Amino acid sequence: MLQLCWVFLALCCIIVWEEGKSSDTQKWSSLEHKGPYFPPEYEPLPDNICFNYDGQPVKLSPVTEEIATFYAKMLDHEYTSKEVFQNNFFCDWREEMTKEERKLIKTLSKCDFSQIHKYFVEKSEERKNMTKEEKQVLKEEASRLMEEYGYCLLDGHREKIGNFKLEPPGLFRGRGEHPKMGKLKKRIQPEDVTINCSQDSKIPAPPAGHRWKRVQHDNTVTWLASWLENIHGRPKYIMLNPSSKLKGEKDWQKYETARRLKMKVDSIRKQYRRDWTSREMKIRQRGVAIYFIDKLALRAGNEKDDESADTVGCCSLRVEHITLHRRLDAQEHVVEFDFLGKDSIRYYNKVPVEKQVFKNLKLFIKHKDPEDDLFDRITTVKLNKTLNESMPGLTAKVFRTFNASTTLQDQLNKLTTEGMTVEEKILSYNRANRAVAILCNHQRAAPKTFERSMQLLQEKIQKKKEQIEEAKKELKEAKKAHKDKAVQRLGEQLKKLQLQETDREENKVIALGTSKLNYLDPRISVAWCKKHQVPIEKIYNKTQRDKFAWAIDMTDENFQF
DNA sequence: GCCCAGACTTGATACGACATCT
DNA sequence: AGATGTCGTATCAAGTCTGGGC
Repeated sequence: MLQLCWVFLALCCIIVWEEGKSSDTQKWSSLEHKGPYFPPEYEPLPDNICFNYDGQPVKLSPVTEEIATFYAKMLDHEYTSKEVFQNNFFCDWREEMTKEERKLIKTLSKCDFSQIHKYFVEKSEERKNMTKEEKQVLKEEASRLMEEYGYCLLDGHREKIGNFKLEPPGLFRGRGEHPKMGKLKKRIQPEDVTINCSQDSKIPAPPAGHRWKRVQHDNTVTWLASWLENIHGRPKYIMLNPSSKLKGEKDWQKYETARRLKMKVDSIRKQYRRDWTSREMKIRQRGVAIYFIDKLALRAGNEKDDESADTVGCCSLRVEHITLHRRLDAQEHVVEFDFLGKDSIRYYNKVPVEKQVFKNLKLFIKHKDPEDDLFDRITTVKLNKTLNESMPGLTAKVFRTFNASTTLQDQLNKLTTEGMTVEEKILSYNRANRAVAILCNHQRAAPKTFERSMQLLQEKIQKKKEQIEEAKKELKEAKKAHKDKAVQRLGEQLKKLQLQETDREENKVIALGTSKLNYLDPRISVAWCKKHQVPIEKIYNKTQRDKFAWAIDMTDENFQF
């Protein structure tokens, strides 16, 4: 039945797609929900917990005190020692103070939050030490909340909401060297929130004594509620969970677009190579940029304002981000990339490129300063317009999806063989996944306990080896069949441990989750599981299976990306 | 063509529950 | 039972891309 649904859906989507944009803009015909859940109000500190200024205890007004607690809670964090963080915090804090408080509290270094800090450390300690029963109560509370606010009714179907809880107030911590770090993220009031639902639905009730900013009935968008966050003034939304039909359809569409690129990519590659020798500089730049996006899976790289961390993507690369090596380590025409990308994650790579690309890059950087744009004649908008002309729906990010999924499929084919055990197959899968994560530069901080846990694993392996030796000796002495079996079993256990060791070592600073969730066509994985008799649960956990339900239902082992 | 707002996807990480070991 | 490690999930920041106004 489910399978039929997806086939039906697929057909509908194709029809819609061929009909053109019109039916594409309507996202639902009915939508009902309870509105967002508001975090609890601030609870003032007990009287014995005091903030001190210049050695003197000061009782703060509730608003001022609340903001003080945000800072106090973060005292252990390295970033409270950063000047930008401190200045932003202190500035915003003072703005919220009463006149008297502002008059008194003039220097952050004279502020002593240590009692407040200690209070919260103890509180979190208490939470950790709760009894099973107390924890159970909290759990039930949470699930009631989930039940009440966590779902909506979309076109008659009960769908899970992704983020039904409003973000609580706190101090903003951007990634990397963010100029706004430490600023106050204000509490969201109902009066800030726009509700989106269908006209004839039960309109969610605002908290008592409050009203919504607005209630609208716009079925061309998918969000249920929105507000402007005060740090950048950008909108934020409450949207559906990835397991929802709406998101699933969109996801499926994304991979279909990537598969259409597969059909087209040869001619696109030919075209951008031709562009490398164009008389027009902007076309050459475009050709090289698309080449980078294709070959290195770089992001498009929109322009950014200076109100955020200085990070770049392809189109926003600056001269200082590349070094050209005519020859490097026995390779010719090597480009060395070194820049901070999304989330201030460093991209470092040395790549041999075609001679013509190398020549062009030399040309692009001629007479420029390090901080000048490498591609000064193009923008992401223009680049995407060109791509769209090559193939409807094609944008820069489709290359990432396409190259990621293609890589997974190729690697799986290469690394899986019939005789493998399930464990070995899973190692192969993880390695294929890893190849993609490396391509997309998905990194993580090495787990804090990595060295230690690695050592522990090695000790276990050593122990297992000794057991095997022991068992073999015994075997020699008493030639018994069951002993033989025991050695064999130990051998299998050893192998399992060794596979685990390899997998973990190779995964030290690589994050597999992002590519699995966002770049790899799940049908590739589903087909692989079916073909090689690997249970799907070994590859996808429950959440992932929910998100990829569409793929699990519609895919057989012969699927080709 | 450019600018900006808005909508939606992609991203690392913090945290807590559960599993496993001592 | 308590310590420790692993995994899943929530969180919320930070990208991409589109469309409308000029």
